[in-house]
Amino acid sequence: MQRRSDCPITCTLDLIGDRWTLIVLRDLLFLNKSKFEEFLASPERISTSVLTDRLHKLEKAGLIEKSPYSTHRLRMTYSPTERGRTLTPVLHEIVKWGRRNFEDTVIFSAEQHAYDKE
Amino acid sequence: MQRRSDCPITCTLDLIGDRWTLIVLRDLLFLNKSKFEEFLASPERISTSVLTDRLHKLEKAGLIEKSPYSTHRLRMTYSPTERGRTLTPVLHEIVKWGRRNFEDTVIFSAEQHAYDKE
DNA sequence: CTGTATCCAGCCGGATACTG
DNA sequence: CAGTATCCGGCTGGATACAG
Repeated sequence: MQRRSDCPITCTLDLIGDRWTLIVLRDLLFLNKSKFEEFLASPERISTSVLTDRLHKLEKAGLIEKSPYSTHRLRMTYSPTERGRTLTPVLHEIVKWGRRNFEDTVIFSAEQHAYDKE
Repeated sequence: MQRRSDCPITCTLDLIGDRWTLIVLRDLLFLNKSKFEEFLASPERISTSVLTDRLHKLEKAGLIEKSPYSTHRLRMTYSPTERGRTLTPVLHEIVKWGRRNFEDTVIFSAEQHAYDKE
């Protein structure tokens, strides 16, 4: 897709401004997930086709990279690149905002998330 | 739309995670725009129907409010609410990230933007 | 398990006409 | 000018089947 303008916000949104991409990045950066099945298991229930698509786009954008973790099977682990990790502050601000604005109804799971560490 | 999960990131994305909402908020928070025509004039060329829709959604979410600025005509000015202003840090992180990652191709206009101040 | 491919309904959004 | 309404093509994304 060609860029809509030269604004840094717009360019960023063209890359990660949809309903699923940042959720995958959350799983990678905060929940330390790395396998296809782990992303599928998140409560948002991303579909396999959307997950495949987003992993490809993120890899193409240089935000994640994949590497095989099994020698005799085609199994990949996905991990954020250095560049991908620089999105952490963005995600962190979103977490902070979300907690403030949805605190009345949000119930967090008991497990400790990486984004709890401040 | 019902919420996909109780994650603060997901809830926030359900509210502002699309290709247009944050651009409208950028215009409101950083470029001090307030009138329908001013939003339309942004380089991304948002369509009138999408703009109408996003203004409604933002108002319904309590992030902006509108007030008439002409007595004998139906003309509204839109301004961020206190709650809407709390999205500034999120937007600011996105600006910072976008500048770092698109610096090679991005050309900024000569005018001074509010998000330049840091 | 780790994905890919296909099908298809529904929504998004662009264009445009229209109202006050 | 300040929006709203309508039309409609195309993309998103869910379900499912399939492949290695």
